[in-house]
Amino acid sequence: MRMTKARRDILKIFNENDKPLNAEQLSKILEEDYDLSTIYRNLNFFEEQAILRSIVFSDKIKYYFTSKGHYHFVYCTKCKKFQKINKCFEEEFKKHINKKLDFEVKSHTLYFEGLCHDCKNRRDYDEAND
Amino acid sequence: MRMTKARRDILKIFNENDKPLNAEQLSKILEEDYDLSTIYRNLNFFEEQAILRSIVFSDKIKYYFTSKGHYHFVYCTKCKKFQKINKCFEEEFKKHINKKLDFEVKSHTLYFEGLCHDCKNRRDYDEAND
DNA sequence: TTTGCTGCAAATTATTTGCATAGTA
DNA sequence: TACTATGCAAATAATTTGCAGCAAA
Repeated sequence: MRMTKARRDILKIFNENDKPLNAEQLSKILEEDYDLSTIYRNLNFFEEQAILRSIVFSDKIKYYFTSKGHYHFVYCTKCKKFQKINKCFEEEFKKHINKKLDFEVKSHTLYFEGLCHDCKNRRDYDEAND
Repeated sequence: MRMTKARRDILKIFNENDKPLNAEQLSKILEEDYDLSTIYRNLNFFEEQAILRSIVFSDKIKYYFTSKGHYHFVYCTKCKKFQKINKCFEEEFKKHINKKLDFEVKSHTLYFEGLCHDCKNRRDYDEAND
């Protein structure tokens, strides 16, 4: 891993920011100092290195955030802003969100990504052939 | 709402299938009887009518499923298949997933979509101007 | 010096849209 | 018949990629 100015600048922003950001937003914060392709490449790189994590909401844009801590958010479909949640169970969540954040929940989704039974067992074979 | 052959065929598939499907998959199941734009238009239509719900995973493709029941899934990032989950709390979920489904969880995400405090209070204004 | 990173331009791909025609009520 | 849905082709937009030059180690 080569620590370039672009990478330093990008990491700095994520460390100062606890809300998910997409490539476009990052580019603006960086005052367009870097080409978008550079930003995309670095975001991918950081995700591979598990330094950043990403999430895709219904707008189909990839948002990145640091891998430390929780991956639970409320996302406003109108202004596209996030708020972090620190509580951990669904029912509590809902109360917390409705009352403490004054956020009107329209829908919620929980998903787990990983490898299913079949892919898990075929892993070595697949990785050698991907 | 005009009940066309395309709409009937699409709904039939979703009613027989409890796993999320994307436009491409649907098109194949329908043996390419309909143009993709027709399928996309109808999926949007059904979602507006709250007959279908959708979810976007890390592959950025929109998957649709019937609005009845739970919106909790495990999603295999390799084969892109889903399995439904019926349990309702996170910790229980994890055990359930790991043991009962033999699914190796790599990451999980929970999110609530809706309107934040600001947008909620500005709702009338915004809706009139969108 | 060497290899990996960046900028630029072009490609990719899921989805959307305009328009003329066909189909439903 | 009146209006909506469909097919086709072209447009859109986030992201990726090839390539040549530049910058970390």
